[in-house]
Parts: sequence; structure tokens; C-alpha cells
Amino acid sequence: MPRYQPSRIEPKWQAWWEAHGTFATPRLPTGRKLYVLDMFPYPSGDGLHVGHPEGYTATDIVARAARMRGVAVMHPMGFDAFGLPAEEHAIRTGTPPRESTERNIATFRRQLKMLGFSYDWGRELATTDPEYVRWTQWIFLVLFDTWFDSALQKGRPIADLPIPADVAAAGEAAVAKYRDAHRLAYQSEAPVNWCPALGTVLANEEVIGGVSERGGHPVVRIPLRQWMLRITAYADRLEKELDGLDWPASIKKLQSDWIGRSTGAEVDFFVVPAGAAGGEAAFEAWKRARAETGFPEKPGSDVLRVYTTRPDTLYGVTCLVIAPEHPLVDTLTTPGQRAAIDAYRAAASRKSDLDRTDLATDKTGVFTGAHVIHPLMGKPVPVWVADYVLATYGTGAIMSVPAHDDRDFEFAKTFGLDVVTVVEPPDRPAQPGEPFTGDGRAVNSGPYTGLGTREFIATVSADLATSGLGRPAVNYKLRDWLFSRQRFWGEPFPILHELDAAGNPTGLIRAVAESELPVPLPHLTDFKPGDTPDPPLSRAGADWLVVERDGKTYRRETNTMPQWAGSCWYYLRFLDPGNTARFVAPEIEQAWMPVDLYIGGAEHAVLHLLYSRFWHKVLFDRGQVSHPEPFGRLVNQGMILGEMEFTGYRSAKGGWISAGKQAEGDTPMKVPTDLVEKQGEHFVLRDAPTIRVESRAYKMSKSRGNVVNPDQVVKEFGADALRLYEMFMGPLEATKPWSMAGVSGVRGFLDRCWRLVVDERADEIALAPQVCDDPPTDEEWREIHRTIDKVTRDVDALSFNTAIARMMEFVNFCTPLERRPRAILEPFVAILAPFAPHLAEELWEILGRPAPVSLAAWPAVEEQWLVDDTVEIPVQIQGNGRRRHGAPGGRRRRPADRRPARRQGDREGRGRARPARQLRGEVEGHVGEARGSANARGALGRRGPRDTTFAAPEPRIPGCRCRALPPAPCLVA
RNA sequence: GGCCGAGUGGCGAAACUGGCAGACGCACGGGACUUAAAAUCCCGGGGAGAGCGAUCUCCAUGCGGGUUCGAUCCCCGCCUCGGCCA
Repeated sequence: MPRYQPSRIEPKWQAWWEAHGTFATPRLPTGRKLYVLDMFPYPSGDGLHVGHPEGYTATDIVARAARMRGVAVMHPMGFDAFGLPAEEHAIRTGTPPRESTERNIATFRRQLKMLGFSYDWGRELATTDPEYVRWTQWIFLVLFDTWFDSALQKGRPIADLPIPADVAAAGEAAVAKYRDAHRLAYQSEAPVNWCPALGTVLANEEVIGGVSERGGHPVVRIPLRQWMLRITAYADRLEKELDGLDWPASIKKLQSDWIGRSTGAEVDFFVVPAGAAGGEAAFEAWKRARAETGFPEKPGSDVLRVYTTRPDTLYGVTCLVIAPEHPLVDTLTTPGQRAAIDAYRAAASRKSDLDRTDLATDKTGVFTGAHVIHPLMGKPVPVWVADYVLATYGTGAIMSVPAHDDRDFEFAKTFGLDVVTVVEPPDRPAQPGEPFTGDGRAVNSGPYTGLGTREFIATVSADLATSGLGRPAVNYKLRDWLFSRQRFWGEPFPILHELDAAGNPTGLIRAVAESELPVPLPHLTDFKPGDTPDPPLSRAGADWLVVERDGKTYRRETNTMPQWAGSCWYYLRFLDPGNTARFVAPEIEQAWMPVDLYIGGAEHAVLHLLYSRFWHKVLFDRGQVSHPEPFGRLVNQGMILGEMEFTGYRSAKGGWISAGKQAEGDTPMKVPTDLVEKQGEHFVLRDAPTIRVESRAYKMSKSRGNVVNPDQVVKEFGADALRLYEMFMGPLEATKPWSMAGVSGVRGFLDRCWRLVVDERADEIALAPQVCDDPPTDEEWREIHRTIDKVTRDVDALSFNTAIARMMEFVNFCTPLERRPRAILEPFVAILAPFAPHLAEELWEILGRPAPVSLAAWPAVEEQWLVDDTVEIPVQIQGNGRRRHGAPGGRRRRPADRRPARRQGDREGRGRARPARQLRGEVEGHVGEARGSANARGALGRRGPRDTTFAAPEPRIPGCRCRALPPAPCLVA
């Protein structure tokens, strides 16, 4: 009874591949190469989710098909294993993170192997491996050793940084600090999102609505010493170099928007000195000085510098607004306002950036009591503090132009400030009640009145620059990357802080020597975060914490790197995972990079991909890698939802409530599928058709109980069925609901494949009696070659669902055959192999071919079989399909094959049509004498035929990719 | 609120560059095999109508317009759902 038993053949072939090193990749490719990469998983405690194998199967099919086509394929897998959950687990249970991480990796590895992916497991890595950490730290030191030369737009060694004479004169320590301030990895005292409950600082994107994304704990903003990476220096290149990438346009746009380049101007407003008698004279003196000295690089305390994208609205400024964290808040605040300002700043510190900038929230703010002088108008402008201005964007201060900015308008409305219109819309008069933010024509703008917005911006920017009052400026939404975490389970920074004799930091830092890497994590027994932002590593013993170098005492950096660090460069380490001398050998890197196909979830569209690109560019600038971009073609797989569910609503009083009419107290209930039917647009209860129910698939979640476990699916249907189903569900990039019935459907296909080759009724494994050595008929040749052709093209296009459909058609064609020639079965098994590799290996063996089919040659398409003897030509009348008639196939069908295609009963619009004949190309069409078809005739380039036949401009024969047909002339009856 | 994507049979979907709408699969119905069931194999399924019939007609790709000989596909406006960002 040799039925198809995945549980027998799948482990068998997995063991065979492993024993034979089938998928071991050579150190260097010979001939064409393909680097096919999955976004490696975070090995959570829950094991693999069915979402993981979707992308993994897609890449596996591409990798396997390419191997069979003689391409050298790099297809590795590893684990992104640092991260919060392991540490939280450690806090709860006392299990060291390394232990639980290794356990989780073991589960993931087992599950991945169970699915038969053709990874070269010899290249497996985890970001937590000490040898991997070593090179992550090493790359950090490259960043630390690099400054950005904005003239060359390039990262360069810190030793090449020009030191200004005054700094050099101030001594060695000053030079060191100057260098430190210019490194791509630098320390900064920055307002950060401190979450006391989690005991860590969070990135802005980890704070949602004022609470932490994980756990929903409150977050406050406090200043803290942090490591930052100067990603903003690369903002222009990160944006521009997206151009050459084969990425979805939507992802490029997301990255570009995230970088958020804007152009505008910086403008200085003069701060009237305290005890302001003669403010006007001081202002005039300042202006004269500025005309001499020009616009200073850094604003002094005598000015408030604002950044604006709309310098053309300078004459509409009615106040200046500065961030609560702005350094000049204290000096500007008048004694009378101090209490109010202090209270406001305290309140603002408890809000996240998101809460502060949301357009929908009410604007808050406090007047500082101070005024500054408008640089062009010379009039005093009040200065307010408001938290919708962020200290980290631009200069931390804005000029408020209520008439032409939505948020400024809201602010002015709230506090009764003036609204001065200085731009008129081009097509209508200004509306006083609402801000106009578009381009228009300047009014009330002194000498600039009458200019268009663009012209105004150019002129005023130039004027400001000449007079030293402002300068054109570029700004980015992108912020420098907050790179440190106050956690245990991450890479330690390879940085030492110098201590003085009293044990206090001197502010001088030094890198750990390359030869001393990796800096290991210390042994800790208590992983709990503290009440203060002191990282867990600060509680390590002195043996770890304190080191002596060159007679000086140092304390180790106790922050750790964020989870992003390891995933920034893993694709490089896969190429050369065992290298102890370098992070990757240059000749290997040159041979395999860039990644040719990178598949993963869209949730990494911005951060991971942007961070990786940034690191890669730094490595590129420093000559460590050979390409400026790491990932050539990027594809996002869609999300897999749970099974479709019907939800009805039970009234609190009992009885059903129609969906859409339910109220607060009504409880949603899952309704079994067989109690539901469709009526018109909606699903209703079969027994109560007036009651609508919702029909929807939900995201898989433990709480909803709709999570599908891959182990279970493999147990029940087999790994090949799981792989095939995930590819058959629909387009790779689409969101699609799971269906267990669908899995069993593709399992049925695999069963039919099996029976095509194997005699199920024999006692031992034996070929089905229909399998024969006969030469295939023409029809059979056509069938297999069309299948090969379609599958080959679909794999290239990642259109796996249609490739599988075509293979199903092939099996449906073969199943009824009394005699099944090996000459068509064998190529079929070969093209099936990337999709259902275990079954294909088994069938290949049963057919008596030498294993493995995984490395067999991909069958070649013989074009002659793609052409039909006869084709059916559809007939259209007035553009509507009517019928079809046969014509000889081949590259040319002659117009001589004419026969009336029009029949009795055809109705042709309002006109009369004569019998028409036209037989080249794809469609035969008839246009009746229809009023209003004059256009058509015009388009067809002839005058007034009463009956026209035409052909599609570029004819194709259905089912054939032959495109050699010449354009068909239009024939006129 | 902004951006992106999607709406096609009972369900997942297909239709490549504007040319036969619904390939393939699920579910369903019918038949063969069987004592029976399962399994398997074969056949049929968008809707409505006409005809004894092979057939024919009309309506159908979220809604409303437009362009075109011809629109699931292109354009404009709307509705619904999803994702991301704010």
C-alpha cells in the first residue's frame, strides 16, 4: 500500500540532503551567482508562525530553481536573537537570556529544517554568538572612527578630520573632544523617552500615544547621556540612492518620507538685551554687525534662530514659538512668567512627541514675556513656549504664521494672537477664517509684495544671506539614531570611559582595541531594570566594569546596542561566517554582493532597511564593502490572516442584532459557517435572514485563538503541502486568509502527483503501470513544454500561485492517460521540485533517476511546442465577445483563410453590418455602422467604411508567447 | 487627517501591454466503482431568460460618470475594507 506519506519521505530526504551536503554553497561562485535572502527571524518562544514560511518558501523556490538552472546560489538562514522578550522572560523567571534564546533557536531551527528549505546550514548564525558580536562591535568602532565630510558627502577616518587652530591650541583633551563631537557614533545628552516600568529608554516609534508600545506603560521625557549614530549625515544619499533599487515604489516612498527632506531657510531674530532701554539702537547695531560678519554657523545667545520652509511668509509672523526644551527658555522668560513657564515645561516632559504634534489635539503654550525683533520689519515679536514645537526638529524654534500654517493657526486661535494674511491664493480671494497653506502671491510683504511664492522664497533667501540675517537651509524629519539601550540582552559597546583618581569620569573616552573584541556580556544573576536609567550592566562586578589600560583606569560603557544593530549587517556575515580575521573577506564580499532578492515583511520597510543601508554606506565609504547599496530587489510578502470568521451580535436582552446595528452592550459571537448564507451584498443567518453577520478574517493572535501552528499542519498534511499551500493562496504580496480546506486541496494535488508515477495498489513501491517509455504524442509534448514555459516564467515573476495552477492542469491532463510517457513525467517532476522538494525527490528516485532532483538540470522549453495547430479566434461585434472560430496556428495565419464570421441573428448596434472577414491577429472585430463611430474610423485611419474589421495592434495567439506576428492591417469589407 | 494597497462566483483566486471575464483550487451537485462507506476516477456549476435541441439573447468585475470599436485593466468623483504614518 505505498500511498503518499509525507511523514516518511520528508525526513528521509532532509537527512539525505544533509548527509550529502546538497545545499552547501561554495566559498566563491563560479559563473552566475544569486544571493537570495530572507529577513531572518527573531526566535520567539512561540516557535514559527505560518507567516514565516510564506516568504521563506518563496525564496526557497527561487533558490532551488536557480540552482537547477546552473546558478551558484547563496541562500542562508540565521537568527536575530538579541531583544527584549528574552530579557523580560529572564526578569520573570530568572532564566539567563542566553539559555532561553538558545532553546528558542533550537525550536526554530527544527521547524525550519522540517519544512525542507534549502539553506546552507553551515552558514547559520545568531546575532548573539560571541563571534558575531565581536564584528558588530567592530563595525561600531568603524562608525566611531568615522566623520562625515559634507563637502565630499563621504565618511572618512577621524584621523583625517581637520582640527581648527583654536582647538588644536587648546590641547590634546580639546582635540579629543572635538573629534568625539564629529564622529558618526557620538554621545549626546538628549531628551529621551524614559519608561520607568520597563526600565529603559524607548525610541520614538516604540512610544504609542504616550505609553510604551510593549506593555502600555507611561513614558516620560528626561535628558540622558546616549549614544547616537549620525544617520542624518547620510540623509541625502539614503534618499537619492533609492533611485537605482528594484524595490516596490511604496517602500521607496515610505523611506523617502521618513527621511523627510525639506528646504527652507534659517532666520535669526534679535533678542533685545535685558534691561532693554534702547532696544532699537541695539537692533540696528546688530544688523550692521551682521552685514559685516555674515550669518554665524552657530547662533549666539543674542538671537533666536528659527527654521522655516516658508520664508516667504516672514511678513506674516505674529509670534515666535520655541520648544519647552529650547536652551534659551530660561534667559528669555521674564520673572513674571517664570512660574507658568516652569509648570508648563514640567507638564510637557510627560508627553511624547506624538501627543505633542498631533494636529487634532488642542494647542497649549505659555507666553515667555519676552519679545524679539523681526529682522526685516524691525518690530517686536512675542516669544511663546509651546510643546507642538520639538527641540529636535530644525532649530527648536519656529516663526508662527497663523494665516498660512494649520498648526500655527490653531495656536493663534487658542490664544487670540494676530492673524496676518501675506499670501493670496492664485484663484480666489483669501478666506479670513482658515489658513491658506498653498503657493500663491505675496501681499502685505513690504518690497516683496506681488511676488509668487517660489520666486519670493528664492529672493528673500538670497537677501537674508547677503545681510547676514539668514541662510537657505535643508532640514530632515529623520533624526539621528538613538543607538543605546539601558538593557542587558544586547551587544555591549566597545568603549571605555576614563576615570580620574577619585573614580569620576573625565569625559574622555577610548575605543576597546580591536584585538580585545568581543567585549563579552558580564555574568549577572539579577536582570531587573532599576528605578533609575542606570543600565543593568552598571551592576556588573568590578572585574567586568573596571579596566586598566596604559596606566589609566576606565569604566566600561554600560549601555547596550539596540536589536537593530545585529540585523544591520548579517547579510554580510553569511558570506563568510567562519572568518576570524575579518567580518567578511573582501573577495567573497565582492563576488556575492549585493543581495539579489530580499524578501520579508513590510513592517521593516523603514527602520531595518534604512539602518542597514546606512551602515552599508559607511562601510562602503571606508572601503570595507564594494557596493553602495546592500539589497537589489526587495519584495514584501503579505500578511497571512486567520481563517474567515462570521461574527453575529447577541443583544444584551437576548436575541440577535443585525451587524452594524449593534450597541455597546451587545456581545459579538462567532457563528458557524453552516448557519450563514449570502443574501445580496451581505451574509445573514440562515434561520433569520433579517440578521446580518460580519464576515472577515482577522490577524492571527493568541487572544483570538486563530493561530495556525506549522507543526500541526506538517503533521496532518506534510511540509510539501504547507509550502505549496502558502504559495497557492494568492499573490505573494497580498494579505490573505488561511484556509485549512485549502491546505487539504493542495495535499490532494500532491496525492495526484504521487499516483501519476506510483502504483498505489502494489505491495511495494512500484511505478504505475501507465508509466511507459513511449515517445509522447504531439499533444503531450505541447502540454509539458507549455507547463515548463509557464512555470519558468512564473518563478522569475514570483507568481507562484499561477505556476502551481499550471502544474495542476498538467496533472489533470496526465491522470486520464492510459500511457504516461516518462519523457513528459520526468521534466514535470523536475519543475515540481522547487515547490514540493521532498515529493519530487521521492518520485525522481522511483522513476529511477539519480538523486538528487534538487540539483538536476532545469528542463529546457522547446519553442516549437508552444504553437498550436489551430487557434481559436474570438469574434467581437461592437467590442462584445460573440463566438470564436478556428484558424490554422503557426506564426502567420493568412488573410486568405476567409470565411464569413457573421451569422444570422447577430445584432450590431444600431447599424447594419455586412459579413466581415478578418483572420490575422488575435481578435476579429466587427463594427457596425454606428452613429458615433466616426472616431473609431478615424482612429483606424480610413474614411467612412460602413463595416470595419480590425485586429489588436500587437496580436498574440492565446496560450502562446509567440510574438512574431506582424501587425495586422485592417481589412475593410 | 495623510500616504499606500485592495474590492471579480458560496470562498481563495486567474485574466501578462486595453481584446473570449472567472484558469486553477476549495466547497457544492451529479455519475462510475463498492454490499456499503471512505478513497479514487469522470462530469457539471456567475445570474436571468428563449428554444426539443447543438445553440441564442440579456445582465454581470464595489457605486456613478468619462475615454475607446472594445474597459476587471486607463481617467474623474464617490463608497467600503485593510496596512502604514501622523
